[in-house]
Amino acid sequence: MTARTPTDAVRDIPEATVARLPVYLRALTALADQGITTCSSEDLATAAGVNSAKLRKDLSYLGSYGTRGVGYDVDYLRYQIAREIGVTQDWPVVIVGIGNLGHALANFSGFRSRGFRVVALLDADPALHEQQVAGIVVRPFDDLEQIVRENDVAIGVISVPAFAAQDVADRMVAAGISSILNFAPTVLSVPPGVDVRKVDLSIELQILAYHEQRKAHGEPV
Amino acid sequence: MTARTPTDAVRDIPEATVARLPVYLRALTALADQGITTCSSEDLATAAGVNSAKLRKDLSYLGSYGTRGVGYDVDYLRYQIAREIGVTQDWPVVIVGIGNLGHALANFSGFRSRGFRVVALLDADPALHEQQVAGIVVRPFDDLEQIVRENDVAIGVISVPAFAAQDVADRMVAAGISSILNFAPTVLSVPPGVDVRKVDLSIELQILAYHEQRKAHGEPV
DNA sequence: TGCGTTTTGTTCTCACGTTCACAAACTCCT
DNA sequence: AGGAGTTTGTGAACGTGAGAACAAAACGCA
Repeated sequence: MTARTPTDAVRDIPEATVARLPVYLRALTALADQGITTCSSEDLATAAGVNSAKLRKDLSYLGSYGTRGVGYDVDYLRYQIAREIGVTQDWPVVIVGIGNLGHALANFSGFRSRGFRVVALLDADPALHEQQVAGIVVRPFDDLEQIVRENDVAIGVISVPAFAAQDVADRMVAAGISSILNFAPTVLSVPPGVDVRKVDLSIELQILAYHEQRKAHGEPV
Repeated sequence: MTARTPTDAVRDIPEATVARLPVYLRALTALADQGITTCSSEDLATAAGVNSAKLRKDLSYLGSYGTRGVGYDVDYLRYQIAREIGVTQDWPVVIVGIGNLGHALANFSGFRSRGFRVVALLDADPALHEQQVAGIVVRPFDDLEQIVRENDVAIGVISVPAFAAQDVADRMVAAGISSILNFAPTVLSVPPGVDVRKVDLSIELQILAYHEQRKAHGEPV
């Protein structure tokens, strides 16, 4: 991931910072909703649940958008972060696998409000086709290629059972999708250049269980 | 309870390792299902999607459960990891907020099979009470304290809208819950000693969007 | 038994991430 | 205008994590 144009100084933002930018974005939106127009790094850090030094360092990777002695303009900073993340326009998204979880995802209002637009719901089960979920008609999985082509879809969401996930991922990649959010509890293998992020409920619970066990077993509070 | 015996030298396992142990556990289960009884660190690392040096280092924090020149006994290692995580018995879990996502969580079979048992579904909306979801009757949120007490619940799942999440968390903590898995898109503040992990769909998508934008903008593949 | 092969467990080094601490830069007040 | 008070942006120190590399330990075979 090197070799850029000389003019485009491509600050490469650390991955840990990238993962926090959406949190800052949401915190800024919350502040704006409260009518707050200016905030200090301390205020924003509190709202985002991080420490203020980290926040300032994170923001410094984007540029110098604050004013010393004053703080940050909420709307301006919000726009700058949104631009950096790339959510100033909507990204088209397809969801494959309309089971319980797929239903929930399709109905999730946060997509629309945060820069994403569900352009299609796909499922291999013919019993679901023509049904409406969240106001969108479920279509056959085989329509994937066409939908990706017509809507220029780059991001796919997988909410199928584990055994089917790799096949779906392969088809997505072949169709031109290059970012995948995977809810299936399995390791996906994809070619280089394709990003996969996974969300795994039982892993999160197991991590909690580990710490819980330690609490119970270790010192008595 | 008791302090640890001097021999039990309280290995504190790095957080990064803890987060991977469940992945290894699942990979081992997959291998066992294929009838494989022994595997090398290379095999397991491939199945888990990590590099073998990292895997061996992770396992070394637990103890020395492999055999040089041979590899790991799948069942034995699986048991050791399960024991370390604390999922050799079931953890009782309550889910609060039975909307679309709560439905999906209640029906998620991975809970049961990975060391967790949903003991109650709670919702503040009376319209849902007495309804069955995934074979469990939805009960009023006010039953929380009683349920936690009677079932010795330590882990709670929050799948309510963002505006209600902090209240639910406060009530959970007051009831004695000390680990929370939060699906609401908001920062929870909890007293020290309480663990919170969050799962946030739009944040994951925004991280993908950031990288996607870079791909499109940077080199032409 | 002893040698060669395999594979683990661990050490060492480097990269990444977090936090501290402070100079620079801005506002406000006299 | 100048000094006091704020708050940002960043350099430097520290801690954690990742990967390469290798010694130690097991096995198999002559």
